[in-house]
Amino acid sequence: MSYRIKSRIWIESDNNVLLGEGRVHLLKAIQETGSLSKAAKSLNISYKKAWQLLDSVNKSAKKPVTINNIGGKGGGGAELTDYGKLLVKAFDEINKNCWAFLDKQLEKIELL
Amino acid sequence: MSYRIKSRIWIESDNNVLLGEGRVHLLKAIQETGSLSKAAKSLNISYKKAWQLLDSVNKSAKKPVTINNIGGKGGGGAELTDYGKLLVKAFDEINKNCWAFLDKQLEKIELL
DNA sequence: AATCGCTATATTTGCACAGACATAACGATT
DNA sequence: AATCGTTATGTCTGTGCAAATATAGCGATT
Repeated sequence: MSYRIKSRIWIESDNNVLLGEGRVHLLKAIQETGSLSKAAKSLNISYKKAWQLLDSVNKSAKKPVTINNIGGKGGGGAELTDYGKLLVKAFDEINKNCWAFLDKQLEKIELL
Repeated sequence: MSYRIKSRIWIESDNNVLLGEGRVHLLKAIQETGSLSKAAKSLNISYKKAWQLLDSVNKSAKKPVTINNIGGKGGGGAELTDYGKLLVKAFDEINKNCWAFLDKQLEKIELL
């Protein structure tokens, strides 16, 4: 029949969004490039948008997700904390599990 | 800790959205009021938006989801087909299951 | 102290999308 | 054939949000 169930999940903390797919993409890009500006370029989003997202992430999280260095050698940079890495990993895992779960639920529709 | 996982699911058919939360709300309102225009009013959305949504639903579905009567006694009206009612019920069920599933997954984050 | 590339933030500009508005078409009822 | 309350569409407007632009601040390195 070819119906498909799609989903989008996100984690909130006090009604603020902590993590969603876009934010996770950004965090991964920071991990790969070592800087927020390079991460923004690699995702084709403006630096400003990337900064706003990251700022929101760090303000919503219980512990810091990234460490941002201003100035200094190379001008600075950003990197994930251990907590940030764990959060990203957990989000990916939960997201995949959710997809698998919903695929199973499809049969309830296909036999209508 | 009080992180929460939220989700939004929708059903697609050939890359077209068939059902999401908003569309299901609209279908339920049609079922209750017997007309698209009354349903739109009860949801505080414009008639046009409601019509576009419903049109998209019926174009995406494999079988008709509503029967729309133009003209005639009372000017016409709209009502759900049996297939439409089943779809709405299945969507609600899957959505609830998804919430429950994600609540269970929360523990993976809480112990970080 | 001058440079560099980054983070941090305000201000302005543009555009997509939602909403308001207008109108046609329809068919049972009178 | 006139009326009525719908469904069915097109058009126009404006506004909120995203993107572009501009600029300040930072600190290691030279």
